[in-house]
Parts: sequence; structure tokens; C-alpha cells
Amino acid sequence: MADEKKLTPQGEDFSAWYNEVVLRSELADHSPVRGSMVIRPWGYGIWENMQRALDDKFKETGHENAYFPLLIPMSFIEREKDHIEGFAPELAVVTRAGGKELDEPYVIRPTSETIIYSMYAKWVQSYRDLPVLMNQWANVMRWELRTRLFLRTSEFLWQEGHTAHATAEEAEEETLLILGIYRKFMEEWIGMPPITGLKSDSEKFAGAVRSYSCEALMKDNKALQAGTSHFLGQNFAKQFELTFQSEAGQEEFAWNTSWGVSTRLVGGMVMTHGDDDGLVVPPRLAPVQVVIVPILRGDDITPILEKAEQVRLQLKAAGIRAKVDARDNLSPGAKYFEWERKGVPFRIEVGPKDIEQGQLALARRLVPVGEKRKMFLPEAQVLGELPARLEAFQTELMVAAQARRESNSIRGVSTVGELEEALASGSGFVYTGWNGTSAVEETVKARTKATIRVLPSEEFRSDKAPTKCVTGEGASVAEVVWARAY
RNA sequence: CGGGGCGUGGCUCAGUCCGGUAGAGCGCUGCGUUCGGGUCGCAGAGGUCCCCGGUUCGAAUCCGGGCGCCCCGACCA
Repeated sequence: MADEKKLTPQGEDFSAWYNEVVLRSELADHSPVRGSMVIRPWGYGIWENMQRALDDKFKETGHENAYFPLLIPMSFIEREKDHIEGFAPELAVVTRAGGKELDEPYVIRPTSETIIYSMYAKWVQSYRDLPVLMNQWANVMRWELRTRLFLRTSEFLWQEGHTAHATAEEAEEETLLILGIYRKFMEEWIGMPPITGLKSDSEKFAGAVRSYSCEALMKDNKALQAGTSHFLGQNFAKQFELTFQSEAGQEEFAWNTSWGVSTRLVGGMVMTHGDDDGLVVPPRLAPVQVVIVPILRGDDITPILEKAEQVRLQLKAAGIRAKVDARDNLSPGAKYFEWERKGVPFRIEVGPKDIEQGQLALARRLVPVGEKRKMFLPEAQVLGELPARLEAFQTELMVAAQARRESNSIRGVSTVGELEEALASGSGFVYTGWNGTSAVEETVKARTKATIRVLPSEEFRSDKAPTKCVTGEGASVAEVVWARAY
């Protein structure tokens, strides 16, 4: 870095910016283990807020949390053919334990379908035992060739929901219910509005019949698969003999779904809202929503510290997460830069002048056009308005992200050449027709590095459905959205 | 797994070409000063120079081998 104090600007090198901001805002750090990161308190606090919100939504819709083991017998993973084909290259395997070679190796879970459905098989006998609606918060391991903090690490944290149903219709409904929950969560909490839709066969989950995805557009116009919900059909039920006796008395295979979001969402948040000054954390996710910086000037700083603490308690009473930064070895300016880099939405300054005049200085992480960075307002007004200001900030992030997504999307692209040009000129999501073959996906990927992110859900489709495939070969069977992806 | 880069105080790095007392900035500790946008001064602590072997009177530096990490691609959440 030329200037150690500043981050590499996004426009100069987005990837460098991302790495620097994650490290220097203390979200995470590289660990001694290749490809594995340490999530530091600031990053983990954001994840905890995500967890809490999602967990509430899962429970509201009837799901319960449970916990299944980290180690999975190798033979389980191998049972579903597509599943093992998809995961084989990235498995970490335990072959030795207790000082002895194991008779059968254990796989460190890359995902838990196999062990969970083997247990469901034990617990489900009758249609009366269905549906089974469980979720687990866990770590999983996939031995990735190339890793990036939060976006792709060998070990990551996630939730994985696994359900079993009596009918395909009910399972499909569950799949879509969760997709909707993910979408709403991403919009309302992360301010990261995804487009939703179906994955093409080549991009779907290993072992699924259908995969639905939330795809968000990052500031560098690359797509991030931010959450997936899979309709598994009876693929796993058949391999693990997950059967039940129906109302009519017949033995039938259950229908499964699985769905997950991971700590990758933290990376998505970074790349959706961050700027050249650092992170911008949406208020609902911010471990600290308001930082209070006392201006420690004058002979007696006690009243200033007391005032700061009093403000904190009042904010706390209003349901706001606030923190006083009373460190006496840093100047106020140094603290401003630090908290701005960490993305705290609002800052309050309290100095002798303010106490005298009954006012507080209020600064916003993102300054609205035409406003000053810092406002001096009556104390009561600041305290009274902060809840609404936090909500407004949250909304503003969402609106800006959605506007950016749409202005970087192009619809009605009808040739591969145009598609290539659109991507080269910095477009994000490109909508075209598709004849449904994987050959087209391969061709386009080879030429543009872009893949089909989704066959968009109805509300995201263009007013006029494309009639021809983008290659010109054959009729379009579905509109698709292309993008380069993380 | 291909290509590139790098391993030297906590961090970022210089020094390596051309062997000769191990350095800078930041950070850290103490004292003082300052504090409303990255205070300033003085004093101080802190190093098996990634590892193993070789050459040499002498290796951070040269030679051989190994390990690790980061970045770019291919594979993937």
C-alpha cells in the first residue's frame, strides 16, 4: 500500500480492496490452517445478528433446531450417485483416530443430507410423523482449491435445513417458502436484494432434482450465490430407506428438501455496501449501531465521560446498540477513521461545548447528498430521532442496492456477441433467451466466463419473453440471467 | 493443479544483485503534551532473518533441497 492508512480504492482493484477491508476492519484474519479463517468479534457479531434473524424466521415457520455429527461414514456419502460425484473432489477424510487406522474412513461433513436422512429413516414410520422440519447451525468443510475470506473458505459456518414430507407438492412448497424467507431476510436485514430463480441442471446441487437460488449483484458487478433451497425429490429417501406408511396404508418414500445460507453472506454485505473508506454495516446487522466518542478536553474530563455513558444508557433504553469509545491514547480523529472503516452507521461526539449547550454532534457513515457530515443538534432531538434515523439508513442501503442492481442489468440481449459486449462493458445481470441445452452454457462460459445464474422467478422476468435462444439456435424455452460469479 | 509473488521485531517492508556489527516506518511500554477529522516530543522494549544441508575465516545475502502463505486462472457455496 502506498499510503498505509488508506485502503486500495475499489475502482483500482476491487479484489485488493475486499481483502484489505476484511482484514483491517477486523472482520476476520487468516489462520495458520490453509484456507481457513478466524472470524473476529466484529465479523462474528454481524454473523450472530444474521443468525438470530434467520433463526426467528425458521422457528416462526415451524422449524426446530437440532444437531448432527461432524463426521459422516464414507459409505453414507457414497450412496447417492450425483451427491458423491459432486463432492468427492473436496472431501477431507479422517482415516486415523485413537492411534489406529479406522475400519471405515469418516468424512468431515461437506453438507449433512446423508447422515440426517439416515436418522430420519429411523424416526419416521407413519405419515403422522411428517413433515419433519429441522435445521442445524454448524460448520462444514469443503477442500477448495482457491479460497477467499468469507466468500470461499475450507471451513465455513452455515445453517442447513432438512425436511421430509409426504408429498412432492408439499416439499416443493417448502422449498419455495424458504427461498422467500431468504430473499426477505437479504432485503430487510442485509439490504442486499437478490434475484431469485431456478438453477440450470449444470449448476444445481449435487443430488437435487431442482435447486432454487438467491443471486445478489456485488459492487463489482459479479454475482454472488447467496442462498440456495433444494427440492431433493426422493433421491436421498430411496438411498436411506426413508419411508413411511401413508394414510391409505401403503409404504412410500418421503420427499425431501434442503436449504442453506452461510458466512458467505458477510462477504456479500461487504461487497454490497462497502466503499473506499471501509465497511458500511446495515444498522440491523451492526454489532454497534452508534459509537459515542467523548472529546476528552479540558482539566476535568469526568463530566464528559459521565455524559457519554449517560447517552449510551439512554440509547440502550431505546433499544439501540451503542458503545462509548473512551480510549485515552487515541485522538478523536483517529477513532473516527477506525469506526468508519468498521462501518458503524452513526457516531455521536460529546465534548465540553456540547455539554454547555445541551447538544450532541451526530455524524453518519454515509452522508446524504446536500447534508453536512456532522450535525450539531439538541441532545433530546438526537436521542429521539436515532431510532428513525437508523431505520432510514437501513432502507436507504436497500434502495441504493436495488437501484444499482437494476441499472446494471440488461434485458433483451439477443446474441452471444451482445452478451459478451455487455459483460465486457461492465454489466451485471444479462437477460437472454435459452434453448435449454448445456452446450449453450459451455459455449457462453468459454467466451465470456459468465454462467447462467438463474432462470428467474416470474416477477423478475422481462415483460416480453425472449423467443429465441441467445445463440440463435432454436427457440427459447426459458429466459435466463447470465453473470460472472464468485 | 498451472502461472506469478513473497517468507527479516506485533504489522508493512528495506537490506539479498556485489557475503563482513540486523534496519526504517507504523504499532507497543513509560513519562510529558495534545485532544471537535489519522497530536507531538523524549526515553525504552522487542529478532532462532521460514526450515534443513552445503560453500566460506565469516551467510538474511551464494548453492542444493524442503515447507508455508498470498495473488491470478481452472473447480466449487
